[in-house]
Parts: sequence; structure tokens; C-alpha cells
Amino acid sequence: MTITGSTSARDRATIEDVAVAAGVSVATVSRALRGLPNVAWSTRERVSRVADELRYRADPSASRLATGRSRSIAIAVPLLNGWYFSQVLAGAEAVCAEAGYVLVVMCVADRAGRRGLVDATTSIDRRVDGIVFVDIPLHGDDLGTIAQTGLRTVTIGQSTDLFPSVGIDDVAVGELATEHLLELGHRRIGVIGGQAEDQINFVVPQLRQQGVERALATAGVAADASLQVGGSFSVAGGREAMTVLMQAPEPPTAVFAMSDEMAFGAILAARESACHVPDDVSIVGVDDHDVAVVLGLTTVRQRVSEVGARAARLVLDQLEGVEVPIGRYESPIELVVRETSRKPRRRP
Amino acid sequence: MTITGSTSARDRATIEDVAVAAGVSVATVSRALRGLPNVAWSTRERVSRVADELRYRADPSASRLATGRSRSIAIAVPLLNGWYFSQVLAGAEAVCAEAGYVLVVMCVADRAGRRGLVDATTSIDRRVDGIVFVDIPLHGDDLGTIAQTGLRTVTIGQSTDLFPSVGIDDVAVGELATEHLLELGHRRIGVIGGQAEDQINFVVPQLRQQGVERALATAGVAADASLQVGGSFSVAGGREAMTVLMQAPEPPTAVFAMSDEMAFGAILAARESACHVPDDVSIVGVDDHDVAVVLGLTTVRQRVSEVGARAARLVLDQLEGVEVPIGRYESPIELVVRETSRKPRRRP
DNA sequence: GTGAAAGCGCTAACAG
DNA sequence: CTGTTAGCGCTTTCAC
Repeated sequence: MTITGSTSARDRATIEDVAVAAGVSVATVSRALRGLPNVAWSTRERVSRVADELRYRADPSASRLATGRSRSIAIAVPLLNGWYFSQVLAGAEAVCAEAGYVLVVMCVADRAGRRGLVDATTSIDRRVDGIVFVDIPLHGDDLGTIAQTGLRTVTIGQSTDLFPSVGIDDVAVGELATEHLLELGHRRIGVIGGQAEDQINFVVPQLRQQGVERALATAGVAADASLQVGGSFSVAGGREAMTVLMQAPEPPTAVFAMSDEMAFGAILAARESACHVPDDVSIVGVDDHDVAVVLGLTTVRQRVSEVGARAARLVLDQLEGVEVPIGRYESPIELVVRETSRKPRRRP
Repeated sequence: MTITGSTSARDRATIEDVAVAAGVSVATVSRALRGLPNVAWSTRERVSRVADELRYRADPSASRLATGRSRSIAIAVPLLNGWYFSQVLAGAEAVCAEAGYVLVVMCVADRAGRRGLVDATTSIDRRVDGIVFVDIPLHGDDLGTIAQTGLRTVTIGQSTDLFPSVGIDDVAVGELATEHLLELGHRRIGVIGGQAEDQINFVVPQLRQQGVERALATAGVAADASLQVGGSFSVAGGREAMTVLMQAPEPPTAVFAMSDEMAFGAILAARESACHVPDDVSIVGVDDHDVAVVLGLTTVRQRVSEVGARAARLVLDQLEGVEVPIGRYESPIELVVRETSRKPRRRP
């Protein structure tokens, strides 16, 4: 048995079917079902009963065509596999579902950088009413183009002066992690993050880096650019980065990875080089990934799904006419000290 | 500065604008732009140039209303955070994007079990052209209702006789893991999986359990029901389950967790009880999660994103009129032996 | 090869 | 309170 393209849908009831069955006009059905005023109690009652029996549901496309609203929003992410993004997605989806909105996911990974992004956006345009960009670098021109679509927009990570944004104090993240390491006595601190070569993310790693440098400066410790390596925010990337760091003429005694997943990779690399964590090298991550506790990873915790939920909520608010100030909505962060960070061993 | 609901979209070009600008009828524009026959070369050329200049794109809703096709499909998952699901999603999204389709995600977690599911499905109905159900238990009645919507459907995990399905040989998964443990000499093997109490997943854990029992039977080892504990497919769940297992009067010398995330939790629980892995207890997972290698976890690897991609492809195929036999599409699995499994220590 | 016109199913004035 | 009537923007016969 096979399925071909010809499978046909059972005819679904239209608003007219309901109108006829209920003995009213389609306009009344529309009003009754959407809870608009000026409908007699009894009429409303009867109409919704009939609608139920007929399993009627307004066709979303027809509705969108008539009202301009699709009751769905999009979320654009640089990649879909990755702990951080799935948490954001989960948070956003929950809010949408709750509000009766549908969530469309778009991955704008390699998709031809700049051009591709704007392209994707304008192509999703009349399909959704709003969009949240998650850690996607939006440049000046893009912003304008996006604004012109009329899509209610919210960004996560980067903040712009056209749209509300949500995220965490990324500078503080870098500072917090670095201060922790400095307090333990570390002076040579490696950083694994998103360097120039990582298209994904842009401002976030940059801000965290600033935090690192600020903390270093405050402590009067010179920053060493050779100790910064990109890790593409993945386990594999973190592993490679750590390998590079350990091969340095004078390797760091501590490493700050800008995400837990990269930290995991770093731990792996360390072990592969018979380098003991934390005796030989301390490691601090960011996120508080579910597995962080399993590996005893010291990390800067953030409430990721809350961020996703908040962003979605802000898009919906705008759609519902709530006044949303363009500004930054910051979620709290917190240092969680576990076993991968310790004071440096005195050199022999 | 604030954004209110009144932000207005720049007026987008309609097919009529293009028609006027190109000096042809809307019908011709429609034909030309969709590559239909019976359009003069020159006309087609001119029309598409004009369309480009006007940045024209057919309105998806209008198009859907006229053709019945929305060029988008849905994917229903029991939860969004969770490594497995994000991999599936990534695979599916890639295929959709490639084909110019949009992907809608729906989380049907608690959403009131049975009723909620069907409800969600019928409500997404005319919004999308097809849907893939990922590890969502579909019962007899549901299947009929879903089939009646006319949505092109594919399931991942469970297989039905109404729709094509994709997944892995779950019985073999259980067997493979168990045989490995048996060969090492283990006889008391605990199982952490989705027992009755876990609404999520249903057939998959059951099949893997069958595999375990089959392997046990083949080896002439009696299965001990008290060694099976649900772990809700999360790190936290795995941890709790392991705690329970270790408190048994006669604890297992090895544990098979039906997902790596649960295995991670088990490792954590073991460490918390000063129980050494693998000296005191061996652990085997399923998936080959990115972090599995970091924890040295022995696991049954599966190519999750391929499964997601395959499923999406099958939905699109049906939509494109390709004949898709209703049947099972199986992805290969493979035992990856690492450090968490070892022969049992001889009891003192 | 191209155009005119009739919908697709719903909402939104505008009358009554 | 309820019905009538235009569209929303596109596709699709059916003529020319």
C-alpha cells in the first residue's frame, strides 16, 4: 500500500455551513465565534454549539487574508542543535501555544549571510505576524529592511535601537567568570569563545570578552590575545580550541569557555592530553547546561528558556497592542561554583 | 520610544501591481512567475524582471486559499528541550528550508493527552500541508482522525499501518546494549527508561525493553522487574532512577539507560553515592549525544538528525506526488564502547 | 499566448 | 442585534 499525492482531505465545514445550520448569516457566525459584541446570548450559544458539532474552525489563511493577522510568529536561530537554542525554543513555544499562536522555526545558518537573512525575513513576512531573532547579527541595513516589513520584532542577544531585546548582561558574564578565576589566583586565563571566524553570534561573544578584559584590567593583569581561541559554541569546537591553548608555549592555568558545551569540549581535550582538571587547569563555562552538574562544571548560570519566553511574550504583546518600550530586558545570571575551578597549583 | 500595535507595514506589491507595471494581466503574471507553460519567453522575462524590481512575492495566504497548499509542514514533539528532539528538528528543518517549505513546531507535552493531541492536529490542519509526529503515541482513534484531515503524515518512532514511519530498530537497541553487558559478565542489569508513568514516548521504550528481555532470555538470565525504573528521558530523571536502583537490596552491577541524558543522570547519581563507574557499576546509554564522549559513555549510537531529515523528506515527497509506500524506514545503529562499561568486579 | 472573471473562506463596514 | 456586500490576493477555468 502506498500513499500518493492524491490523498484527499475530508471536506471541512466552512463558515457558511455553520451559518446555514444555525439559521443566521455568516457575519453573525463570525461575530459570535470570535466573542465580538452585539450578538444575542441565545444566538451566540446556538452558533457555537452548531460550530462545535460541525467541528468548524475558521480557515487560518482566509482569516489572515481578511484581517492581516496570521496568529503565528517566527523564530530565527543560527542553528537548531545546541542546548541553548533548544531551551530558547522551548520557552518561546510554550508562550505561543498558550496564546494560541503557532511558532515557525527558521535556521539561518550558512544561508548566505547577510543577504540570506534579509531574504529569509522578507519571505516569511506575510506568513507570520512577528519574529524573534536569536543571536543573529543584525547590521544597520538589515534592521531597516526588517522594520519595513512591519513585522513585530524582538531580538535575543544583540540589542538594537529599533526593537526591544532580551538577554543577559554579557559583559557581567565575562567579568563574573574571570573574577572568580582571578580570585582563585589564576593569572594566565585562556578564553574559548566566538572569535571572528565564527559567523554565528557576534556581539554576545564580544561583550563577554569585554567583561573578561575589564576584570583582568581591574586586577591589573595583562590580557594575552594569544590565549583567545574560537570554539564555534560546540563541544567539538571547544575541544579543538582547548587543544590549541594547551599547546601554547606558556599554557593558561585556567580557561573560560563562553558556553558550557565548549567547556565540555575543553574538559575532553584536557583529559586527552593527560591534563587534569582542575589540578592542572581550571575551567569555567556559561549556561548551566543540564550536564554541567554531571561534569562538576563551574559555570555562569542563565535562565535560557525564560529568555525565550520573554522574547515571545514581547512579540505577542506588540501584536496585542500592548505598549512595549524599545529597550533591554535583562535576565539574571549567577555564578555556580563546582569542581572544575580551583586555585592554580604552584609551579614546580 | 515605544512600539505599539499600530506599527504599519510598508505596502507590499500585489500581483496586480506587477501586472500593471509589466503591461499584462494578473493571470499571466501568475503563470509566468510559477514557470507554467504557455507564456512567451519575452513575456516571462519581462514579468519576472518587473516582479523583482517591485520585490514582489505571492502572498502565502492568498496562495494557500486558492490552491490549498501552504508550503509548510508541522512537526509535533513531546518536548523541545532535549537533545534527541533538537537533533530531529535540525534535520527536518534543513530539508524543509532546502525545499522552500516552512516548519512549524508544536509541543504536545501535557496538553491534555489524547484529546489535546487530536485537537492540536485538527487545529493546525489547514495551516500546514503535512505533519511529522516525533515519538508521540498515536492510538487507533487518533490515527483515523488524523488521516481524515488529509494531512500528509509521517511518524518517527512508533509505526502505524496508516502512515510511513521512520526510526531505528528499537528492539535491537535494547538487545545490543544488553548483550554487550552480558558479554562483559553482568547478570544483574538495571534498566532506566520510560516506564508506564512516563506519558512521553510509549512504544519506543517498550520495544527497547523487549530487546533487553530477549537478550536476557537468550543468555538464560532471568529478568528482574524490580530493576526497571522510569527516567523520563532527562538527566534529572535518570539521576533519580539510578538512586532508586542503587538502593535495591541487591543493586545491579550494570545499568542500561534508554537515552544518554538519562545515563548522564545515572552517572551523577552513582558519583553522589560514592559508587564508582565502571568499577562498581557499568552504564550504557543510547544516542551518542555530543557529551557522551566527554563522559566516556558507552552507548548505542543512532543518527538522529538523519531520522528527522528522512521523515520531513517523506512528507514532502507525498506532497510532491511521489509515491511513498507506507512502511518503516530504518536508520542504522551501532554500539560505541567507551569507558563506562567494564566487566563486573568480583564480589568480595 | 493572453485576458476576464469566478471563486477560495473569512472579515469588516454599512445598512437596517 | 443581524444581514448584505465588498473585498483580502491569488489561482484557475474558459474564452479569445
